[in-house]
Amino acid sequence: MPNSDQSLQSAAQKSLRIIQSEVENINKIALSVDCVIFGFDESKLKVLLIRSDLKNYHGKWSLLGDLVFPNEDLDAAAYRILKQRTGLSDVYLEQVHTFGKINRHPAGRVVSVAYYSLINVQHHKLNILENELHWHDVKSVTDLAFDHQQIFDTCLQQLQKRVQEHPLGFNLLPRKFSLRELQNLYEAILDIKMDRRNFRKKFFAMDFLTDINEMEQDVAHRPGKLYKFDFDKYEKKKKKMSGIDF
Amino acid sequence: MPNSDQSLQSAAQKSLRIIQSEVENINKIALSVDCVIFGFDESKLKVLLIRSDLKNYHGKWSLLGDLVFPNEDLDAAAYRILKQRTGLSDVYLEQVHTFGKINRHPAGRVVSVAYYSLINVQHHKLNILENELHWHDVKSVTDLAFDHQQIFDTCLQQLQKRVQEHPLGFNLLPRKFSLRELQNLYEAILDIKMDRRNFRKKFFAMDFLTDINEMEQDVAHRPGKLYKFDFDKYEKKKKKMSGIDF
DNA sequence: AACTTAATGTGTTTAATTTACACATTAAAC
DNA sequence: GTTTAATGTGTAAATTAAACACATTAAGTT
Repeated sequence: MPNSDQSLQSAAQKSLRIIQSEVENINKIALSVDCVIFGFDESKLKVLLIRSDLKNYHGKWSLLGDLVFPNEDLDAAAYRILKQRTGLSDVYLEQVHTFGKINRHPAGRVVSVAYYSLINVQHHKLNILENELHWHDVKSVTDLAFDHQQIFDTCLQQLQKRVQEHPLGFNLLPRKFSLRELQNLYEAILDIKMDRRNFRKKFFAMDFLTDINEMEQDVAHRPGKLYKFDFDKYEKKKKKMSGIDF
Repeated sequence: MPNSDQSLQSAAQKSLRIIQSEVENINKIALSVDCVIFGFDESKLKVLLIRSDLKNYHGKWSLLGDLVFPNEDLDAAAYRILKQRTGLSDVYLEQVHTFGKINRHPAGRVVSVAYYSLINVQHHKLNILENELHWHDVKSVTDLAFDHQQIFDTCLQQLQKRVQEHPLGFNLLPRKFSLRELQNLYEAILDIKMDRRNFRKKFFAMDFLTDINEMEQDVAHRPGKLYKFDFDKYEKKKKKMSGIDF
Protein backbone atom coordinates (compact mmCIF):
# COMPACT_ATOMS: atom_id res chain seq x y z
CA MET A 1 0.00 0.00 0.00
CA PRO A 2 1.17 3.53 -0.73
CA ASN A 3 2.25 5.50 2.29
CA SER A 4 1.23 9.07 1.55
CA ASP A 5 2.68 10.49 4.70
CA GLN A 6 2.57 14.26 4.77
CA SER A 7 6.04 14.55 6.18
CA LEU A 8 7.44 12.48 3.39
CA GLN A 9 5.81 14.34 0.55
CA SER A 10 7.96 14.96 -2.48
CA ALA A 11 9.50 18.28 -3.31
CA ALA A 12 7.25 18.35 -6.34
CA GLN A 13 4.12 18.54 -4.30
CA LYS A 14 5.42 21.14 -1.90
CA SER A 15 6.62 23.32 -4.72
CA LEU A 16 3.46 22.98 -6.67
CA ARG A 17 1.44 24.36 -3.84
CA ILE A 18 3.67 27.40 -3.86
CA ILE A 19 3.33 27.73 -7.61
CA GLN A 20 -0.41 27.60 -7.51
CA SER A 21 -0.54 30.51 -5.09
CA GLU A 22 1.43 32.75 -7.41
CA VAL A 23 -1.21 33.34 -9.97
CA GLU A 24 0.17 36.41 -11.59
CA ASN A 25 3.76 35.36 -11.90
CA ILE A 26 4.68 35.37 -15.56
CA ASN A 27 7.13 32.61 -14.88
CA LYS A 28 4.82 30.03 -13.47
CA ILE A 29 5.97 27.06 -15.44
CA ALA A 30 7.58 24.41 -13.27
CA LEU A 31 10.19 22.14 -14.74
CA SER A 32 10.47 18.53 -13.76
CA VAL A 33 12.33 15.41 -14.77
CA ASP A 34 10.92 11.93 -15.17
CA CYS A 35 13.21 8.93 -15.27
CA VAL A 36 12.30 5.76 -17.10
CA ILE A 37 14.64 3.14 -15.69
CA PHE A 38 14.58 -0.06 -17.68
CA GLY A 39 15.96 -3.14 -16.02
CA PHE A 40 17.08 -6.42 -17.46
CA ASP A 41 16.24 -9.28 -15.14
CA GLU A 42 16.38 -12.96 -15.93
CA SER A 43 15.68 -12.51 -19.60
CA LYS A 44 12.89 -10.05 -19.02
CA LEU A 45 12.75 -6.33 -19.60
CA LYS A 46 11.37 -4.45 -16.63
CA VAL A 47 10.74 -0.85 -15.72
CA LEU A 48 11.00 0.80 -12.34
CA LEU A 49 7.77 2.42 -11.14
CA ILE A 50 6.64 4.10 -7.97
CA ARG A 51 3.18 4.58 -6.53
CA SER A 52 1.84 8.04 -7.04
CA ASP A 53 0.87 9.82 -3.86
CA LEU A 54 -0.99 12.66 -5.52
CA LYS A 55 -4.70 12.57 -4.82
CA ASN A 56 -5.89 12.50 -8.40
CA TYR A 57 -3.81 9.48 -9.19
CA HIS A 58 -3.74 7.82 -5.82
CA GLY A 59 -2.63 4.24 -6.11
CA LYS A 60 -1.60 4.45 -9.73
CA TRP A 61 1.94 3.68 -10.75
CA SER A 62 4.12 6.46 -12.04
CA LEU A 63 7.62 7.21 -13.21
CA LEU A 64 10.35 8.55 -10.96
CA GLY A 65 10.15 12.28 -11.16
CA ASP A 66 10.50 15.53 -9.32
CA LEU A 67 11.12 19.22 -9.86
CA VAL A 68 14.37 20.64 -11.14
CA PHE A 69 16.09 23.10 -8.81
CA PRO A 70 16.82 26.58 -10.17
CA ASN A 71 20.52 26.21 -9.54
CA GLU A 72 21.24 22.82 -10.98
CA ASP A 73 21.89 21.65 -14.51
CA LEU A 74 19.07 19.74 -16.09
CA ASP A 75 21.13 16.57 -16.43
CA ALA A 76 22.29 16.91 -12.83
CA ALA A 77 18.69 17.16 -11.70
CA ALA A 78 17.93 13.88 -13.42
CA TYR A 79 20.76 12.13 -11.61
CA ARG A 80 19.83 13.71 -8.28
CA ILE A 81 16.20 12.73 -8.57
CA LEU A 82 17.07 9.18 -9.50
CA LYS A 83 19.48 8.98 -6.57
CA GLN A 84 17.00 10.42 -4.11
CA ARG A 85 14.17 8.17 -5.08
CA THR A 86 16.02 4.92 -5.62
CA GLY A 87 19.55 5.23 -4.29
CA LEU A 88 20.88 4.48 -7.77
CA SER A 89 23.94 6.48 -8.66
CA ASP A 90 26.17 4.64 -11.13
CA VAL A 91 23.66 4.81 -13.93
CA TYR A 92 23.94 6.62 -17.23
CA LEU A 93 20.88 8.67 -18.10
CA GLU A 94 19.98 9.86 -21.54
CA GLN A 95 17.49 12.58 -22.37
CA VAL A 96 14.69 11.57 -24.67
CA HIS A 97 11.96 14.15 -25.01
CA THR A 98 10.24 17.00 -23.21
CA PHE A 99 6.54 16.83 -22.50
CA GLY A 100 4.77 20.13 -22.23
CA LYS A 101 1.02 19.88 -22.61
CA ILE A 102 -0.72 22.46 -20.44
CA ASN A 103 -2.79 20.03 -18.44
CA ARG A 104 -0.47 17.10 -18.23
CA HIS A 105 -0.08 17.52 -14.47
CA PRO A 106 -3.07 18.00 -12.16
CA ALA A 107 -1.28 20.27 -9.70
CA GLY A 108 -0.36 23.00 -12.15
CA ARG A 109 1.76 23.75 -15.15
CA VAL A 110 4.68 21.36 -15.13
CA VAL A 111 6.82 20.70 -18.16
CA SER A 112 8.73 17.48 -17.79
CA VAL A 113 11.94 16.32 -19.41
CA ALA A 114 12.11 12.54 -19.80
CA TYR A 115 15.32 10.58 -19.32
CA TYR A 116 15.86 6.88 -19.60
CA SER A 117 18.42 4.28 -18.74
CA LEU A 118 18.90 0.54 -18.82
CA ILE A 119 20.51 -1.38 -15.99
CA ASN A 120 20.83 -4.91 -14.70
CA VAL A 121 18.33 -5.44 -11.94
CA GLN A 122 20.61 -7.89 -10.15
CA HIS A 123 23.52 -5.46 -10.02
CA HIS A 124 21.74 -2.60 -8.34
CA LYS A 125 20.23 -2.52 -4.89
CA LEU A 126 17.32 -0.14 -4.55
CA ASN A 127 16.89 2.08 -1.53
CA ILE A 128 13.19 2.09 -1.12
CA LEU A 129 12.25 5.28 0.65
CA GLU A 130 8.90 6.94 1.01
CA ASN A 131 6.94 5.02 -1.57
CA GLU A 132 6.51 1.65 -3.03
CA LEU A 133 9.02 1.07 -5.74
CA HIS A 134 8.73 -1.93 -7.99
CA TRP A 135 10.14 -3.49 -11.09
CA HIS A 136 7.31 -4.11 -13.54
CA ASP A 137 7.41 -6.26 -16.60
CA VAL A 138 7.29 -3.77 -19.47
CA LYS A 139 4.68 -5.83 -21.25
CA SER A 140 2.22 -5.38 -18.41
CA VAL A 141 2.62 -1.63 -18.01
CA THR A 142 -0.66 0.13 -18.63
CA ASP A 143 -2.58 3.03 -17.26
CA LEU A 144 0.19 4.95 -15.52
CA ALA A 145 -0.49 8.20 -13.68
CA PHE A 146 -0.42 11.59 -15.43
CA ASP A 147 0.85 11.28 -19.00
CA HIS A 148 3.43 8.77 -17.86
CA GLN A 149 2.12 6.07 -20.14
CA GLN A 150 2.99 8.26 -23.10
CA ILE A 151 6.40 9.08 -21.67
CA PHE A 152 7.05 5.41 -21.02
CA ASP A 153 6.02 4.44 -24.56
CA THR A 154 8.27 7.08 -26.06
CA CYS A 155 11.24 5.93 -24.00
CA LEU A 156 10.71 2.27 -24.84
CA GLN A 157 10.65 3.11 -28.53
CA GLN A 158 13.80 5.13 -28.07
CA LEU A 159 15.52 2.24 -26.31
CA GLN A 160 14.54 -0.16 -29.06
CA LYS A 161 15.80 2.20 -31.72
CA ARG A 162 18.99 2.80 -29.85
CA VAL A 163 19.83 -0.84 -29.43
CA GLN A 164 19.55 -1.34 -33.16
CA GLU A 165 21.95 1.46 -33.93
CA HIS A 166 24.71 0.70 -31.48
CA PRO A 167 25.68 -2.43 -29.68
CA LEU A 168 24.50 -1.83 -26.20
CA GLY A 169 23.95 -3.66 -23.04
CA PHE A 170 27.39 -4.83 -22.10
CA ASN A 171 27.08 -3.03 -18.83
CA LEU A 172 23.95 -4.99 -18.16
CA LEU A 173 25.45 -8.40 -18.25
CA PRO A 174 27.97 -9.91 -15.88
CA ARG A 175 31.52 -9.10 -16.91
CA LYS A 176 31.69 -12.65 -18.21
CA PHE A 177 28.65 -13.65 -20.17
CA SER A 178 27.51 -16.28 -22.61
CA LEU A 179 26.20 -15.51 -26.03
CA ARG A 180 22.85 -16.82 -24.94
CA GLU A 181 22.67 -14.20 -22.22
CA LEU A 182 23.52 -11.51 -24.75
CA GLN A 183 20.88 -12.73 -27.13
CA ASN A 184 18.30 -12.88 -24.33
CA LEU A 185 18.99 -9.25 -23.69
CA TYR A 186 18.36 -8.25 -27.28
CA GLU A 187 15.29 -10.39 -27.53
CA ALA A 188 13.88 -8.91 -24.35
CA ILE A 189 14.46 -5.33 -25.42
CA LEU A 190 13.17 -5.75 -28.94
CA ASP A 191 10.50 -8.26 -28.03
CA ILE A 192 11.36 -10.54 -30.92
CA LYS A 193 12.96 -13.92 -31.49
CA MET A 194 16.27 -14.09 -33.33
CA ASP A 195 18.15 -16.88 -35.09
CA ARG A 196 20.96 -18.06 -32.85
CA ARG A 197 23.48 -18.71 -35.58
CA ASN A 198 22.95 -15.40 -37.30
CA PHE A 199 23.05 -13.55 -34.03
CA ARG A 200 26.40 -15.09 -33.13
CA LYS A 201 27.75 -14.44 -36.59
CA LYS A 202 26.79 -10.80 -36.36
CA PHE A 203 28.38 -10.25 -33.00
CA PHE A 204 31.56 -12.11 -33.82
CA ALA A 205 31.84 -10.08 -37.01
CA MET A 206 31.68 -6.90 -34.96
CA ASP A 207 34.74 -8.18 -33.19
CA PHE A 208 33.97 -6.71 -29.79
CA LEU A 209 33.81 -10.00 -27.94
CA THR A 210 36.84 -11.66 -26.40
CA ASP A 211 36.76 -15.38 -25.74
CA ILE A 212 38.09 -15.82 -22.21
CA ASN A 213 38.29 -19.60 -22.35
CA GLU A 214 35.90 -20.22 -19.55
CA MET A 215 32.62 -22.04 -19.45
CA GLU A 216 29.36 -21.50 -17.69
CA GLN A 217 29.04 -23.30 -14.35
CA ASP A 218 26.07 -25.02 -12.81
CA VAL A 219 23.71 -24.86 -15.70
CA ALA A 220 21.32 -27.71 -16.26
CA HIS A 221 22.49 -28.32 -19.79
CA ARG A 222 25.60 -28.12 -21.87
CA PRO A 223 27.52 -25.08 -20.61
CA GLY A 224 28.30 -22.26 -23.00
CA LYS A 225 31.52 -20.38 -23.49
CA LEU A 226 31.99 -17.10 -21.68
CA TYR A 227 33.06 -13.85 -23.30
CA LYS A 228 33.86 -10.35 -22.27
CA PHE A 229 33.26 -7.10 -24.09
CA ASP A 230 36.23 -5.18 -25.50
CA PHE A 231 35.30 -1.57 -24.79
CA ASP A 232 38.45 -0.14 -26.39
CA LYS A 233 37.82 -1.81 -29.71
CA TYR A 234 34.24 -0.63 -29.58
CA GLU A 235 35.17 2.99 -29.01
CA LYS A 236 37.54 2.92 -31.96
CA LYS A 237 35.11 1.39 -34.40
CA LYS A 238 32.17 3.46 -33.27
CA LYS A 239 33.45 6.54 -35.01
CA LYS A 240 33.56 4.96 -38.43
CA MET A 241 29.90 4.00 -38.46
CA SER A 242 27.77 5.95 -40.85
CA GLY A 243 26.02 5.25 -44.12
CA ILE A 244 22.97 6.16 -46.04
CA ASP A 245 19.95 4.01 -45.64
CA PHE A 246 16.45 5.19 -46.30
CA MET B 1 22.60 46.67 -38.32
CA PRO B 2 20.60 45.32 -35.40
CA ASN B 3 17.92 47.63 -34.06
CA SER B 4 17.85 47.07 -30.34
CA ASP B 5 14.96 49.39 -29.76
CA GLN B 6 13.60 49.22 -26.21
CA SER B 7 10.04 49.23 -27.35
CA LEU B 8 10.62 46.28 -29.58
CA GLN B 9 12.40 44.10 -27.08
CA SER B 10 11.43 40.48 -27.01
CA ALA B 11 9.20 38.96 -24.37
CA ALA B 12 12.22 36.99 -23.25
CA GLN B 13 14.11 40.02 -22.14
CA LYS B 14 11.21 41.60 -20.36
CA SER B 15 10.41 38.42 -18.53
CA LEU B 16 13.97 37.78 -17.57
CA ARG B 17 14.21 41.08 -15.77
CA ILE B 18 11.19 40.08 -13.74
CA ILE B 19 12.72 36.72 -12.99
CA GLN B 20 15.97 38.15 -11.80
CA SER B 21 14.18 40.31 -9.27
CA GLU B 22 12.51 37.32 -7.68
CA VAL B 23 15.48 35.81 -5.99
CA GLU B 24 13.69 33.64 -3.51
CA ASN B 25 11.09 32.19 -5.79
CA ILE B 26 11.58 28.44 -5.86
CA ASN B 27 10.21 28.38 -9.34
CA LYS B 28 12.64 30.65 -11.04
CA ILE B 29 13.43 28.55 -14.05
CA ALA B 30 12.23 30.13 -17.26
CA LEU B 31 11.34 27.93 -20.20
CA SER B 32 12.06 28.94 -23.76
CA VAL B 33 11.94 27.49 -27.23
CA ASP B 34 14.57 27.83 -29.94
CA CYS B 35 13.73 27.05 -33.54
CA VAL B 36 16.34 25.85 -35.99
CA ILE B 37 14.78 26.45 -39.38
CA PHE B 38 16.72 24.80 -42.17
CA GLY B 39 16.06 25.99 -45.67
CA PHE B 40 16.80 24.41 -49.01
CA ASP B 41 17.73 27.02 -51.55
CA GLU B 42 19.21 26.44 -54.96
CA SER B 43 20.99 23.26 -53.97
CA LYS B 44 22.30 24.71 -50.75
CA LEU B 45 21.26 24.01 -47.19
CA LYS B 46 20.68 27.19 -45.19
CA VAL B 47 19.58 28.06 -41.71
CA LEU B 48 17.54 31.02 -40.56
CA LEU B 49 19.29 33.23 -38.00
CA ILE B 50 18.49 36.49 -36.31
CA ARG B 51 20.77 39.08 -34.75
CA SER B 52 20.84 38.92 -31.00
CA ASP B 53 19.85 42.12 -29.29
CA LEU B 54 21.03 41.12 -25.85
CA LYS B 55 24.00 43.16 -24.69
CA ASN B 56 26.33 40.27 -23.99
CA TYR B 57 25.93 38.92 -27.47
CA HIS B 58 25.26 42.12 -29.33
CA GLY B 59 25.72 41.64 -33.01
CA LYS B 60 26.08 37.89 -32.88
CA TRP B 61 23.71 35.67 -34.77
CA SER B 62 21.28 33.52 -32.86
CA LEU B 63 18.42 31.11 -33.30
CA LEU B 64 14.79 32.12 -33.24
CA GLY B 65 13.66 31.80 -29.68
CA ASP B 66 11.53 33.22 -26.94
CA LEU B 67 9.85 32.28 -23.68
CA VAL B 68 6.99 29.84 -23.42
CA PHE B 69 3.79 31.23 -21.94
CA PRO B 70 2.39 29.53 -18.85
CA ASN B 71 -0.88 28.78 -20.58
CA GLU B 72 0.25 27.35 -23.87
CA ASP B 73 1.39 23.91 -24.87
CA LEU B 74 5.07 23.57 -25.51
CA ASP B 75 4.58 22.68 -29.15
CA ALA B 76 2.16 25.56 -29.56
CA ALA B 77 4.76 27.91 -28.15
CA ALA B 78 7.23 26.77 -30.78
CA TYR B 79 4.78 27.50 -33.57
CA ARG B 80 3.81 30.84 -32.07
CA ILE B 81 7.39 31.98 -31.66
CA LEU B 82 8.26 30.99 -35.18
CA LYS B 83 5.21 32.82 -36.49
CA GLN B 84 5.92 35.95 -34.47
CA ARG B 85 9.52 36.19 -35.47
CA THR B 86 9.31 35.18 -39.11
CA GLY B 87 5.70 35.13 -40.21
CA LEU B 88 6.08 31.45 -41.07
CA SER B 89 3.04 29.38 -40.23
CA ASP B 90 2.70 26.38 -42.52
CA VAL B 91 5.79 24.68 -41.23
CA TYR B 92 6.08 21.40 -39.35
CA LEU B 93 8.28 21.62 -36.27
CA GLU B 94 9.87 18.68 -34.53
CA GLN B 95 11.30 18.69 -31.05
CA VAL B 96 14.91 17.64 -30.78
CA HIS B 97 16.43 18.20 -27.37
CA THR B 98 16.21 20.34 -24.27
CA PHE B 99 19.20 22.36 -23.15
CA GLY B 100 19.40 23.08 -19.47
CA LYS B 101 22.87 24.11 -18.33
CA ILE B 102 22.63 26.60 -15.50
CA ASN B 103 24.58 29.36 -17.18
CA ARG B 104 23.59 28.86 -20.76
CA HIS B 105 21.76 32.18 -20.84
CA PRO B 106 23.31 35.40 -19.51
CA ALA B 107 20.07 36.90 -18.26
CA GLY B 108 19.17 34.13 -15.84
CA ARG B 109 18.15 30.53 -15.65
CA VAL B 110 16.51 29.63 -18.91
CA VAL B 111 15.98 26.07 -20.05
CA SER B 112 15.38 25.88 -23.76
CA VAL B 113 13.63 23.28 -25.85
CA ALA B 114 15.01 23.06 -29.39
CA TYR B 115 12.79 22.45 -32.39
CA TYR B 116 13.77 22.15 -36.01
CA SER B 117 12.22 22.16 -39.42
CA LEU B 118 13.21 22.10 -43.05
CA ILE B 119 11.49 24.23 -45.66
CA ASN B 120 12.03 25.49 -49.16
CA VAL B 121 13.37 29.01 -49.03
CA GLN B 122 11.66 29.96 -52.27
CA HIS B 123 8.23 28.88 -51.08
CA HIS B 124 8.12 30.95 -47.91
CA LYS B 125 8.12 34.71 -47.58
CA LEU B 126 9.65 35.97 -44.38
CA ASN B 127 8.12 38.82 -42.43
CA ILE B 128 11.14 40.57 -41.14
CA LEU B 129 10.15 42.38 -37.99
CA GLU B 130 12.28 43.87 -35.26
CA ASN B 131 15.58 42.27 -36.10
CA GLU B 132 17.72 41.25 -38.97
CA LEU B 133 16.74 37.85 -40.18
CA HIS B 134 18.90 36.04 -42.67
CA TRP B 135 19.40 32.71 -44.36
CA HIS B 136 22.93 31.53 -43.70
CA ASP B 137 24.74 28.77 -45.47
CA VAL B 138 24.97 26.01 -42.86
CA LYS B 139 28.60 25.45 -43.70
CA SER B 140 29.53 28.95 -42.62
CA VAL B 141 27.67 28.98 -39.33
CA THR B 142 30.06 29.52 -36.46
CA ASP B 143 30.14 31.34 -33.19
CA LEU B 144 26.46 31.82 -32.54
CA ALA B 145 25.20 33.59 -29.43
CA PHE B 146 24.55 31.75 -26.14
CA ASP B 147 24.85 27.99 -26.61
CA HIS B 148 23.14 28.25 -29.95
CA GLN B 149 26.07 26.75 -31.78
CA GLN B 150 25.59 23.57 -29.82
CA ILE B 151 21.84 23.60 -30.40
CA PHE B 152 22.40 24.17 -34.10
CA ASP B 153 24.92 21.31 -34.32
CA THR B 154 22.57 18.95 -32.53
CA CYS B 155 19.70 19.83 -34.85
CA LEU B 156 21.79 19.45 -37.98
CA GLN B 157 22.88 15.99 -36.87
CA GLN B 158 19.27 15.16 -36.16
CA LEU B 159 18.22 16.32 -39.61
CA GLN B 160 20.91 14.24 -41.24
CA LYS B 161 19.94 11.19 -39.26
CA ARG B 162 16.30 11.71 -40.03
CA VAL B 163 16.76 11.98 -43.76
CA GLN B 164 18.54 8.65 -43.79
CA GLU B 165 15.75 6.90 -41.98
CA HIS B 166 12.76 8.21 -43.88
CA PRO B 167 12.42 9.68 -47.30
CA LEU B 168 11.94 13.31 -46.61
CA GLY B 169 11.91 16.54 -48.39
CA PHE B 170 9.05 16.19 -50.76
CA ASN B 171 7.45 19.24 -49.27
CA LEU B 172 10.62 21.12 -50.04
CA LEU B 173 10.59 20.66 -53.74
CA PRO B 174 8.12 22.00 -56.25
CA ARG B 175 5.15 19.68 -56.66
CA LYS B 176 6.75 18.62 -59.90
CA PHE B 177 10.45 17.97 -59.59
CA SER B 178 13.27 16.29 -61.44
CA LEU B 179 15.37 13.56 -59.96
CA ARG B 180 18.31 15.89 -60.08
CA GLU B 181 16.53 18.33 -57.80
CA LEU B 182 15.76 15.53 -55.39
CA GLN B 183 19.34 14.38 -55.38
CA ASN B 184 20.58 17.92 -54.84
CA LEU B 185 18.45 18.07 -51.75
CA TYR B 186 19.93 14.93 -50.29
CA GLU B 187 23.44 15.94 -51.18
CA ALA B 188 22.95 19.33 -49.57
CA ILE B 189 21.55 17.93 -46.34
CA LEU B 190 24.10 15.17 -45.98
CA ASP B 191 26.96 17.15 -47.45
CA ILE B 192 28.09 14.29 -49.65
CA LYS B 193 28.12 13.37 -53.33
CA MET B 194 26.04 10.41 -54.49
CA ASP B 195 26.09 8.24 -57.57
CA ARG B 196 23.29 9.33 -59.86
CA ARG B 197 22.37 5.89 -61.15
CA ASN B 198 22.27 4.29 -57.72
CA PHE B 199 20.30 7.20 -56.33
CA ARG B 200 17.66 6.86 -59.02
CA LYS B 201 17.55 3.12 -58.60
CA LYS B 202 16.95 3.48 -54.88
CA PHE B 203 14.17 6.00 -55.23
CA PHE B 204 12.41 4.16 -58.01
CA ALA B 205 12.61 0.97 -55.97
CA MET B 206 10.85 2.77 -53.12
CA ASP B 207 8.04 3.35 -55.56
CA PHE B 208 6.91 6.69 -54.20
CA LEU B 209 7.55 8.66 -57.37
CA THR B 210 4.98 9.05 -60.11
CA ASP B 211 6.14 9.90 -63.60
CA ILE B 212 3.86 12.70 -64.77
CA ASN B 213 5.10 12.71 -68.36
CA GLU B 214 6.34 16.24 -68.32
CA MET B 215 9.78 17.65 -68.87
CA GLU B 216 11.74 20.48 -67.36
CA GLN B 217 11.44 23.78 -69.24
CA ASP B 218 14.07 26.40 -69.95
CA VAL B 219 17.09 24.58 -68.70
CA ALA B 220 20.38 25.10 -70.50
CA HIS B 221 20.88 21.42 -71.13
CA ARG B 222 18.92 18.32 -71.87
CA PRO B 223 15.70 18.63 -69.82
CA GLY B 224 14.87 15.96 -67.26
CA LYS B 225 11.61 14.21 -66.61
CA LEU B 226 9.37 15.54 -63.87
CA TYR B 227 7.88 13.46 -61.09
CA LYS B 228 5.55 13.91 -58.18
CA PHE B 229 5.56 12.25 -54.80
CA ASP B 230 2.85 9.74 -53.94
CA PHE B 231 2.08 10.54 -50.32
CA ASP B 232 -0.56 7.81 -49.98
CA LYS B 233 1.79 5.05 -51.03
CA TYR B 234 4.39 6.44 -48.68
CA GLU B 235 2.08 6.40 -45.68
CA LYS B 236 1.14 2.80 -46.34
CA LYS B 237 4.67 1.53 -46.68
CA LYS B 238 6.04 3.55 -43.81
CA LYS B 239 4.45 1.29 -41.24
CA LYS B 240 6.20 -1.83 -42.45
CA MET B 241 9.68 -0.42 -42.07
CA SER B 242 11.67 -1.97 -39.29
CA GLY B 243 14.62 -4.28 -39.03
CA ILE B 244 17.62 -4.96 -36.90
CA ASP B 245 20.80 -3.31 -37.87
CA PHE B 246 23.61 -2.68 -35.49
C1' DA C 1 24.01 25.39 -89.55
C1' DA C 2 27.47 23.42 -87.05
C1' DC C 3 29.66 23.00 -82.80
C1' DT C 4 30.06 23.23 -77.84
C1' DT C 5 28.23 22.71 -73.33
C1' DA C 6 26.04 20.60 -69.59
C1' DA C 7 23.21 17.95 -68.19
C1' DT C 8 19.91 13.45 -68.60
C1' DG C 9 18.94 8.41 -68.99
C1' DT C 10 20.18 3.83 -68.85
C1' DG C 11 22.31 -1.72 -67.22
C1' DT C 12 25.54 -4.90 -65.65
C1' DT C 13 28.81 -6.92 -62.88
C1' DT C 14 30.82 -7.53 -58.45
C1' DA C 15 30.92 -7.45 -53.69
C1' DA C 16 28.79 -7.48 -49.32
C1' DT C 17 25.16 -8.49 -46.35
C1' DT C 18 21.25 -10.93 -44.71
C1' DT C 19 18.39 -14.82 -44.25
C1' DA C 20 17.07 -19.57 -43.80
C1' DC C 21 17.96 -23.76 -42.16
C1' DA C 22 19.65 -29.16 -39.33
C1' DC C 23 22.39 -32.04 -36.66
C1' DA C 24 25.93 -33.70 -33.52
C1' DT C 25 27.57 -32.47 -28.80
C1' DT C 26 27.70 -31.68 -23.91
C1' DA C 27 26.67 -31.60 -18.83
C1' DA C 28 23.28 -32.00 -15.46
C1' DA C 29 19.11 -34.18 -13.59
C1' DC C 30 16.70 -38.08 -12.83
C1' DG D 1 22.10 -45.05 -18.51
C1' DT D 2 18.62 -42.35 -20.28
C1' DT D 3 16.45 -37.97 -20.74
C1' DT D 4 16.59 -33.05 -21.05
C1' DA D 5 17.85 -28.69 -22.56
C1' DA D 6 20.74 -26.26 -24.12
C1' DT D 7 25.40 -25.21 -27.09
C1' DG D 8 28.24 -24.97 -31.34
C1' DT D 9 28.81 -25.06 -36.06
C1' DG D 10 28.49 -24.00 -42.04
C1' DT D 11 26.50 -23.29 -46.36
C1' DA D 12 23.58 -21.94 -49.95
C1' DA D 13 20.27 -18.58 -51.64
C1' DA D 14 18.48 -14.11 -51.79
C1' DT D 15 18.87 -9.43 -51.29
C1' DT D 16 21.10 -5.17 -51.26
C1' DA D 17 24.79 -1.94 -52.25
C1' DA D 18 28.59 -0.23 -55.01
C1' DA D 19 31.23 0.69 -58.92
C1' DC D 20 31.34 2.12 -63.30
C1' DA D 21 30.77 4.47 -69.20
C1' DC D 22 28.47 6.05 -73.04
C1' DA D 23 24.92 7.70 -76.14
C1' DT D 24 21.34 11.40 -75.97
C1' DT D 25 19.18 15.87 -75.78
C1' DA D 26 18.25 20.98 -75.81
C1' DA D 27 20.17 25.34 -75.29
C1' DG D 28 23.81 28.49 -76.12
C1' DT D 29 27.55 30.07 -79.06
C1' DT D 30 29.89 31.07 -83.14
